[in-house]
Amino acid sequence: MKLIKSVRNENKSLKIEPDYSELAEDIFNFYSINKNVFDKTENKQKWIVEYSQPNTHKAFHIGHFRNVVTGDFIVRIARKFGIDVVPANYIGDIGTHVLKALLGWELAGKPKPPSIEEDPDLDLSRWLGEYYSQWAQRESASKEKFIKEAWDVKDLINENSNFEIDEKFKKFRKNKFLISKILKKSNDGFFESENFKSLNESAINWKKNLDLQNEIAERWKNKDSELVKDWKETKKWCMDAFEKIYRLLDVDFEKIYYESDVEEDAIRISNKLVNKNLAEKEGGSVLVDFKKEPYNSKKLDVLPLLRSDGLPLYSAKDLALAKLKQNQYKTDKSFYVVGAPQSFYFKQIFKILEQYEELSELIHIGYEMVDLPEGKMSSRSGNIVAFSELWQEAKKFAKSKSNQKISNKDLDKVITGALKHLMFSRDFNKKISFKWEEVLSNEGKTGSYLQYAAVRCKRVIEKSGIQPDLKFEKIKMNENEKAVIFNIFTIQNELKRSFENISPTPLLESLHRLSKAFSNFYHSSPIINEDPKTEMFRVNLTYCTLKTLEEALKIFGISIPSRM
RNA sequence: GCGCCUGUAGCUCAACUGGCAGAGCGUCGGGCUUCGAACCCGAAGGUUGCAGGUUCGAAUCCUGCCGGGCGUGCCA
Repeated sequence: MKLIKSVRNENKSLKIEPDYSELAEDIFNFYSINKNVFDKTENKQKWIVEYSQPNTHKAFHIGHFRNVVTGDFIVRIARKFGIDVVPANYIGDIGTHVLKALLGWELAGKPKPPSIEEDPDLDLSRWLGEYYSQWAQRESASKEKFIKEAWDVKDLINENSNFEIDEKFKKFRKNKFLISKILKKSNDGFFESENFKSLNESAINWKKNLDLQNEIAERWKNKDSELVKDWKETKKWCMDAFEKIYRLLDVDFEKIYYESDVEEDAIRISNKLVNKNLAEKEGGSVLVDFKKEPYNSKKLDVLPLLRSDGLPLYSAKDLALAKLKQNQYKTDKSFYVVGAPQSFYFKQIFKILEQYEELSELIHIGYEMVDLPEGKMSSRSGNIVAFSELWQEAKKFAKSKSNQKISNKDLDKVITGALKHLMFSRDFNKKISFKWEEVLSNEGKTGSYLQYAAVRCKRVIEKSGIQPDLKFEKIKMNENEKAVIFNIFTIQNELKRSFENISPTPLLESLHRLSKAFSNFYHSSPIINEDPKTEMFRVNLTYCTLKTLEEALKIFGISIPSRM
């Protein structure tokens, strides 16, 4: 097969002229035997990809959405290359945030959520997340008030002691330092005086909130039957809400892990690490000091595993989960799709795991955050865009732009295409600053553009009334036809790049180039044509474009509607 | 302080092992009696944060600065 027709020197650079007949024939043949555009390579590897990891009792927001589509992309592209992939989810169903949500919900009188009949678009994770947010705001407001006042009287507390704080210190560290000073002083009645009256009140107020939290934590520890019952019920609400979203997005998990499942193992493993001198006790807590043997890594600093009250932290649970996953699936590679800010944490975790287990290769896929224009999202402050809200707004918009005859199923495909495309439109290590204008846009480099090109392919083929036979007959091609052929041809290489770099960008960009080339061809060269030979060739070419777009978009979890 | 990420057109982003800096949006000008105008064509728009170095050749590699973001022991 010779794909290069000529090479010539033009303007100081090499001009390579491909043999487009050869290329076209190749591409036609490829589709005629009903294969994909892409070689399905043999691969005996087995991977596990952990992603999504939503917390129950909190709203599922656009940050979680970016995570889901990222993980789903890795799963799909790996499968394209013949890898056996286990998509796994890890649900944060316990922890302080859950207790905070339950507390907020209790204080509101344990309201029941509205029924589906009352509100068909109801997102229970968002509904319950409101109670989390209410409580968290109340608690943090009381804390902030206390800290602010503590700073106001800092110099009075200071007296003669050295209160020099490195100005480079992060604020929360300064705060901790200050609070510890205050606690020390408060023991000897130092704060009884008039100067500290207001501070005292704030402290009492804050303490009251902490007591409420401690109380519910105590009930949790003692497995208070009422609380456990409420927990199970509210957890189910959230899981149902997540399931609904996964169905909408067409993502499937082979395995769902729960944090509550690994809690006991986490404690056991932490103690085992202490016995092996891989971790140490400090009071009631257990921590790993990487500065010491056998790690000898000053940079990795310290990682706590158990809290001083003996409860396991996320770190200990991740250690337990890693072992569980390996026992169950014996994979070659294990991916963690978790936000980029956790990359330091995963370095620590992987370092520990290397020390005591024969595990698969561990890979952290970090993706950057989705921020709002006014700053970082925070479910604590309620400053978020919930996924359900995003979906509903996108739906309204898509409906207003669509053909009247569009089915609900097609409408969902258009929305999914638009939203997923937005998440893939930047590489993983780039932040997305969320803007409604960008969601509510269907022009230019959007998911709609790609879908539109494909829908148009479908329609023209239909209209022509011709069955593509994918037999290549030599024909003189115009520049626009050549461009389409070239772009279909190069997509295989872009797919490979996307896979090797685990990055959506190369493939997505190439799909835009193909769609652009097709639109150009479409406008310049009538497909339905009086010359039968030309018509057949163009219909075949259109068919190959459609198939290429269809197969490639599947990797992004985007499908083609029949009309839009 | 230390670590990670980041800086490319007015804005949002591309650029595979170093090889002619490209798209979309926005702006300006054109194109629907013809296969779906969610489209297409054309134009304007660049000292790739700064300064050095390596190289025939640097957005890309090295060094040093500057700006932005995040992380840095009991939240996940």
